[in-house]
Amino acid sequence: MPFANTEIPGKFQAFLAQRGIRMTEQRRAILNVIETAKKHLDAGQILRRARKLDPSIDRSTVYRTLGLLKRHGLIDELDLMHLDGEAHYYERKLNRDHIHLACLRCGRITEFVSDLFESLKEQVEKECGYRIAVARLEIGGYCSKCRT
Amino acid sequence: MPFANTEIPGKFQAFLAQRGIRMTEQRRAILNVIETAKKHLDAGQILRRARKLDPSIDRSTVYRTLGLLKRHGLIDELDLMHLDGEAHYYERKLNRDHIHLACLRCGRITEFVSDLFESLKEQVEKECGYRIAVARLEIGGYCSKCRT
DNA sequence: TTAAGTGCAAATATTTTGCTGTCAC
DNA sequence: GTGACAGCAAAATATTTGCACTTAA
Repeated sequence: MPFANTEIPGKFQAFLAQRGIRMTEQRRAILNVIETAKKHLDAGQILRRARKLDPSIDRSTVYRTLGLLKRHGLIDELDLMHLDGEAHYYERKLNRDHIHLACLRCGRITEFVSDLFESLKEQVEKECGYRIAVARLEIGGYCSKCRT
Repeated sequence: MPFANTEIPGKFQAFLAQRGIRMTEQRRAILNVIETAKKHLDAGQILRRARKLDPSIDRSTVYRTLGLLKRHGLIDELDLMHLDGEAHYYERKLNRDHIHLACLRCGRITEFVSDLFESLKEQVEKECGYRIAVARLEIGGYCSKCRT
């Protein structure tokens, strides 16, 4: 079940308001797009969808808003093994980190949650003396339907 | 000990020759740069270093060669959390996958090998039915010197 | 009111491609 | 000799920035 939504819609707005960050028509549209997305979107796709809500939105506003959300840890940035160009993909940061699996043949993206991943992060924090802010595990391979 | 070199220099050449891929002056220079690199290099840095060995080398030759090496699984492509621009970084693929830790404050890159990472990959292969070709775990955080 | 945010246009950065000539095998 | 590869220039793609105008708080 990818993108299992266990969060309250509008959470971003509340979070940003709390930090005294201004809410604009444009940001509302962009947040809406990201919060309701059923798949990973790149900046161009976010722009196109946000424009359906507010046609005046500019590309640079999308990038500036993505930067804002990234800085506040509300979204994660993914590459998805660059299956399709060099763009980045964005998703709401959920409570639990998950692994992204990209099938190199069919392009399907699968998400996977694992306790082992959590243990690995703990090990890194302990043994490397790191405080982890963001952990991104992306795997390229062949899914059960595509592997030979 | 990052980049512990357990491989024979010139391995790339042998590997490519075996597959009937032509060896040119330019490729030799690029391979040399990558094989002897002590840190992660992006395409521009590889170009600059390769030009010291063969000044005529073009940027596109570097990209085409990187593509070739990637397709043959000789190098890995990294983002290193995009600490510095959007370029990709390259490194020789070693026998053992390792995790890349990027300090968000000082920019230092640390490498870490973990059995837990290997177990996690096995779990993914088993439970997701994937055959993994490449696994990239990149962590952004604060190293022991930088964390508050 | 006013600092933060926006659109617009132009710049930057990175990577890819078409074409023609060259070279490894 | 010939097909793979190279350089060159131009395009494509992705993202950032300067600036003047607008707007949320």
